[in-house]
Amino acid sequence: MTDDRIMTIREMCDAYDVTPRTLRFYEAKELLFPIREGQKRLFTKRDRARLKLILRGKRFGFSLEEIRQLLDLYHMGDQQQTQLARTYEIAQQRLSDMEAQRDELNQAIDELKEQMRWGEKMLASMDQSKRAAE
Amino acid sequence: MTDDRIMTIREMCDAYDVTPRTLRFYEAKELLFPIREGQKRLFTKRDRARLKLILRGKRFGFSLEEIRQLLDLYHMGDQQQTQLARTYEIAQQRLSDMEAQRDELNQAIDELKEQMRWGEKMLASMDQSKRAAE
DNA sequence: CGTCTGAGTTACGTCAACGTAAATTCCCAT
DNA sequence: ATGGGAATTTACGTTGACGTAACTCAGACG
Repeated sequence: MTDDRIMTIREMCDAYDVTPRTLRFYEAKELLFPIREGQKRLFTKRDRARLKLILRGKRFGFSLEEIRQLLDLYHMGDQQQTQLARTYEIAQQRLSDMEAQRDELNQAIDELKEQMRWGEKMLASMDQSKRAAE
Repeated sequence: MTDDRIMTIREMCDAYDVTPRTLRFYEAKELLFPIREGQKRLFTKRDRARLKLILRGKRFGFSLEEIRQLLDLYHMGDQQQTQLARTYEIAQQRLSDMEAQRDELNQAIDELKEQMRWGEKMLASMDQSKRAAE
């Protein structure tokens, strides 16, 4: 399977459009755990899966620390149930935050649309005046 | 009307749960324009309206600069139509950004919910094992 | 009149998420 | 052996959105 190929840092950068600095930074922050073959880093399928989630998380405005927590939930195997329950709580909290944000966002979108219709009419009437003046 | 009352910086801070530093910072960034009576700042209904929008914008992850642009659209009265059209464009761009973000957010919420159901089942089975062990 | 409080100005500090530059180090082909 | 091209480490720089400390100044109050 070409699926669990191992990738160099360059390949990763090209594939996910990030810089080497970013990948090393994520490793330092314990978001990724590439294999260290001598000096070089080698990224596995696991790292690629995590990176995808990191990048998506970022698009939602999560901090790297928050993302790390969620990643722990995703990849929790046979940990203590206490920790798992805690992290589960965190995820629930985040979920309701996200839903609240989505609702507010929807409302704001509607309001902004209203405002823009207002702008449209203004532009139209100004165009009229302009034609009349010529 | 108690609506267009004028408020001191302290009253504003209490009412909107921000620090004086924040309000002065927003003034410096031209997001607010309190009246300067001698030394003191006095905040009008207009400032309060703007502040509400600023705070909401922040919850969506807009930068203060982006918020300033939107505020300009909201409070645009009789400006040149060129500027207005430009700002209108910006607002449209932002709108589609927001909608894309909302869609992605919805998708992530669904996926996270899935993942959490997974976590629920794990917790349940672990609870079973625990009972059996006692 | 002294002082205490609240507001203001100035300017340096902070935190996140990297960017960027400098100085190795490693491998490979000439 | 040697020069070239990656990758690495170290460490200082950057941007946004304020925090925080130091000092000043204007009223209010006993």
